[in-house]
Amino acid sequence: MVVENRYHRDMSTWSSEVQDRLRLAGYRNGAARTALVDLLDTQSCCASAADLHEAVRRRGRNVGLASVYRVLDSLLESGLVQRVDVGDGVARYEPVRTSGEHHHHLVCTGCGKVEAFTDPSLERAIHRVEETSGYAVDTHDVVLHGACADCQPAA
Amino acid sequence: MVVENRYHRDMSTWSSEVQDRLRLAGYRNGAARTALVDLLDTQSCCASAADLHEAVRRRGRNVGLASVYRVLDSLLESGLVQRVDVGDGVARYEPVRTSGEHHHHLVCTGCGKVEAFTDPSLERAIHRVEETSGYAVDTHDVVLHGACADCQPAA
DNA sequence: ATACGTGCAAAGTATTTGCAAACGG
DNA sequence: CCGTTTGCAAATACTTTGCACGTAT
Repeated sequence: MVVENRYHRDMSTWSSEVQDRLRLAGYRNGAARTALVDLLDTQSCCASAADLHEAVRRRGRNVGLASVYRVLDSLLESGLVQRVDVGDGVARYEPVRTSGEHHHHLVCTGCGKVEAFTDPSLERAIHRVEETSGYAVDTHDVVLHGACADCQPAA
Repeated sequence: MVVENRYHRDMSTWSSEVQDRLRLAGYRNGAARTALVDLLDTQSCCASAADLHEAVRRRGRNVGLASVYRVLDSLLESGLVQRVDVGDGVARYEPVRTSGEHHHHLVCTGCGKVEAFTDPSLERAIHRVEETSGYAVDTHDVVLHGACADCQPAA
């Protein structure tokens, strides 16, 4: 029942990989970061710092908003999370999973909803650009803006 | 020599199209907007509100920063400019040209430089996604993050 | 003439930083 | 133990809004 209190670490999860990599990089695993990384691992799509702060506190951890930003910063620098900007002036963040799902974003210009989509052929096209860009590209993001089905004027 | 003082309006430019469309939409063409739209038309890639403000003042127009934001807002709502977020918390804007060049962005994680690139095959892949998305997509943006040639560790 | 557009200054939000206390290794 | 991490509060940075005045139509 007390699912949230499990402390055993499953080595196959993103969160455990993150903690290990940061420890090796000389960081210490404090409470705020542990709580936040665990939370991020359950997050399917991008979330703002405020969202994450609220969610982690709802789980009973007394984490400051500043720590959320600081932890996200470290993760960002180590390439473990990715920042996603959908155009509303609020930064969102999501885990970068080396193996596993990789998606992009559709943003509704009407209601502001953010949805994920995947497309292998788009991914291949981006990969080709990355190869010829002269940059050592480590992340990319595609954002499509438009009216979702509910927000489109009835045809 | 005094290239910047030309006032004649070339009907084929983006700036004249914008002024016309906004006038038809019931807006008045005030000084700030005229100055800003003229400036934007010379801009090859995205620029922040502060950049645009500084540039327009350098051209001798006494435009307030608030007006820059207000004008950009109207243009955004009419789909005449596009907002580009490269991940540094500063919103950038660039003209949307119905016919003509359409590009995407490479951002250097080292020096922060923003470069444009174009790729027809990427564009086609995005277009296919747009068709099947269920959204009425009106803009899209691709941002690649990585180290530029100068910022890569020497091989 | 009259409502819309504009500049300036003040306010609002998201994010960052300073600091003393808590804590990991 | 000692230096990193943390929570809180204060500071900053970007963007928005209120208001009086100018100006396009």
